Amino acid sequence: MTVSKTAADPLKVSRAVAKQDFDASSDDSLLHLGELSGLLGYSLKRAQLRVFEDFLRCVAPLQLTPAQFSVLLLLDQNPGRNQTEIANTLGILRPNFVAMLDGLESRELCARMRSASDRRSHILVLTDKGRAVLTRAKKLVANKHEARLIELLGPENHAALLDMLAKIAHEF
Amino acid sequence: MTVSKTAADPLKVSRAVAKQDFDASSDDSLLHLGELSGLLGYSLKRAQLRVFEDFLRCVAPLQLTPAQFSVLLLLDQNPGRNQTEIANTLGILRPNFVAMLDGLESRELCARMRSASDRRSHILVLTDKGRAVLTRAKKLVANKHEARLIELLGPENHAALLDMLAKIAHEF
DNA sequence: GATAATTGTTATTCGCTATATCAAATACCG
DNA sequence: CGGTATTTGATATAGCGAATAACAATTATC
Repeated sequence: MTVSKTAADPLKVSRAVAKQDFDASSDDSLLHLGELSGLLGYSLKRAQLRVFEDFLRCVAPLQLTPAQFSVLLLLDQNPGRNQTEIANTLGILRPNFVAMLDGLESRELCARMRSASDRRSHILVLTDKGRAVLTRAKKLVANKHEARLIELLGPENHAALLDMLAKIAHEF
Repeated sequence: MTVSKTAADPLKVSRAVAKQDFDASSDDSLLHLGELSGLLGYSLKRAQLRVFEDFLRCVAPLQLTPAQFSVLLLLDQNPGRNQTEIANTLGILRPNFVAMLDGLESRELCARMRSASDRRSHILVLTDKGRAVLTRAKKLVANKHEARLIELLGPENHAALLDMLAKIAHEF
């Protein structure tokens, strides 16, 4: 955690109404979003859809969804964990995680191993193929996907955006 | 546009590794998110879910979802529009917008009126009740919902966040 | 050793999204 | 004018993500 317990951390971004309204009294152009553009939830959802869309395009050669990519990433960094732990961390409900793992396992990207200490749980492990795919995916994501976002926002703004989103997710 | 042409506007948040290593060889604590916390899409989705969750809570007395609220808002600011125009603006597919309007219309929050100039289209209008509900909803959203977000992030950061999200949604 | 709790799983439901298709109405164009 | 294409609202349908209940096997608790 520790996204920032401090109170004032400005981030001087050019505020400026910019492309507010345009007087579309009766043309077929875009409608007035009005107060909708000030609704954080609305902008969040719109931006999230765009980012996921681009993610899918960039990583299309590997046929990985954002959720699948996040699972592989988490397995790589947390070896020896079981399904419940991984699912909980990602906010996925255990029942829904089963089919997801089935998909990854059928493609031999990961495997379930019965734990010796607790024969109820399945220890999740990345296969060699899974590690290879993850490596390629990380490169695609970093070079094609995140790079464009950083270029669009600027590195400092991009970092500030990440911090604010984490803060919302954890402290709101 | 113009989220920031300036170079350095840090936002001094503990960008450092922070809670990186903890040796979680086998405790039930949180797992290492690792590079996942640097994935904008992941943070976006997490934050969006939290914001929507809070929105629903704040506006629960009026029984409005974020999508329904956005429709009412848009109808109020764009009178005389038909279903296709409203749906397109919100990124809702026309077929899916039908059931949504049915719900709002059955609650007498809005109404469909056949257009005189084009008898195919339905002009959407807010009812008096719809306007009243919208007014109350706006107050709840502003005072209970957005106010907390602004307090959490700070007004400048909140504004900067909105700008960046809009930029992603429109220019990415 | 009996009861409670946990793990993975199945089944099912709900909501949102996406596509194809349709009838009615309008636009287009020779 | 008349015939074709387009548009609008609507229906049906499929798919996916999320959510809950329930179950067998295993482990924890007392």
